[in-house]
Amino acid sequence: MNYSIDGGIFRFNANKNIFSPAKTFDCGQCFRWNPAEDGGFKGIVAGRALKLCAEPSASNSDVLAVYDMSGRRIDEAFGDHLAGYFDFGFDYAEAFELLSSKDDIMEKAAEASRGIHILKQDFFETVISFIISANNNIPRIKKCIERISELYGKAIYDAAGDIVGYAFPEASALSAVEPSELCEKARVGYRAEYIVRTSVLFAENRVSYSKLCGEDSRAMQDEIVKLPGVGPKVANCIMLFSGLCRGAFPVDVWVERLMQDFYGLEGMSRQALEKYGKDYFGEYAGLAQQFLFYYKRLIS
DNA sequence: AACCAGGATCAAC
DNA sequence: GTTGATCATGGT
Repeated sequence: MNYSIDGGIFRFNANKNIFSPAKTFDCGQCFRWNPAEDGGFKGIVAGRALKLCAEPSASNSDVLAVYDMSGRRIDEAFGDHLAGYFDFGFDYAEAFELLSSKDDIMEKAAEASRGIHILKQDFFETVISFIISANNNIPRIKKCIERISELYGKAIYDAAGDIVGYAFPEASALSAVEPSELCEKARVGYRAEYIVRTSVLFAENRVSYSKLCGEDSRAMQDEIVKLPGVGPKVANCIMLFSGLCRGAFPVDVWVERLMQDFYGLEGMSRQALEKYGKDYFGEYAGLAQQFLFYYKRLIS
C-alpha cells in the first residue's frame, strides 16, 4: 500500500507520482469539485459535502486532509470509501512508466499530467452527468448538474444545521420527473427525455454497476450504449470514470484533434480512433487518454 | 449573427 | 455499416 489513513488525513509514501487534486479535478472527468478560496477544494461525494486541504506543496507533499463543511474530520469508514473514490490503491507509478515508454508525445503528456488520478465515481451520477455532457461545454454541464441536485437531491447540512450543498439525486427521484419540467428548470435542453428514460431503467434495476462489473469491456460497452442518450463516446466515459474499465478510450472532438496533431492520424472516424487508442495504449488506455486530453488543453 | 461545446439519434444511402 | 441534418442552451 502506498498510503495510510487516519481520521481523514491521508499520508502518502514520498514519490514523484503524488496525487494532484488540482489536475485530477480539472481534467474533465468530474463536475462537482471546485477550487476553494484558500487554495483547497470543495466537492460533493456520496451525499457528503467535503473540503480538501490545499494542493500539497513541496514541503508537505505527502499529506492530504479531508474535512466536512464544519471543519470536522471524516470518519474511518468514509475515509476508506474515499480512498477507493480517489483510486489510492492503484499503482500510478507503474502505469506512468508503461505509458511513458510508448512514444515521446505520451512521455511529455504523462509528465505534464503527473498526479492525475482516475476517480471511481458513483455509477448513476456518472451516467447522467455524461448524458448531459453530449454536445455541451464544461461550465454549462456543471451548472446543469448543480441545478438537478438542488431540485431533486437531498440537502446536506453542517453542524449548525445550515444547508451546505445537495446530494446528486437518486434514480427513483429523477425517474419521476416530467421531462418538460426538467428542461424548464434544469435547462438541460433536449437531453431531458434521455435523463428521465435512463433514470427509469436504473430505478427499475434494469441496469446496475454490480451487473456490469463482472463483464468484459466489450459486453460492458454494448450494454451501456443501450441507455437513452448514451453513444460510444459517453459509454467510454462512463466505464472509465466510474471505475468499470481502465482500458476505455473516449474519443471526442479534442481527442480527435489531438490524434491528428500528435500522431498524424487524419481522416479516421471516431470509432476507428477508439479502436486505435485501445489497441495502442492497452490496458491503461483510459489513463493515456486523460494524459493526452489534459496535455492538449494545457498547451492550447 | 454565426459558431461552438468532452455527441446522440434517426433517416437515408 | 457508414454518413448528414437535427437537436436545446448559453457563451463568444
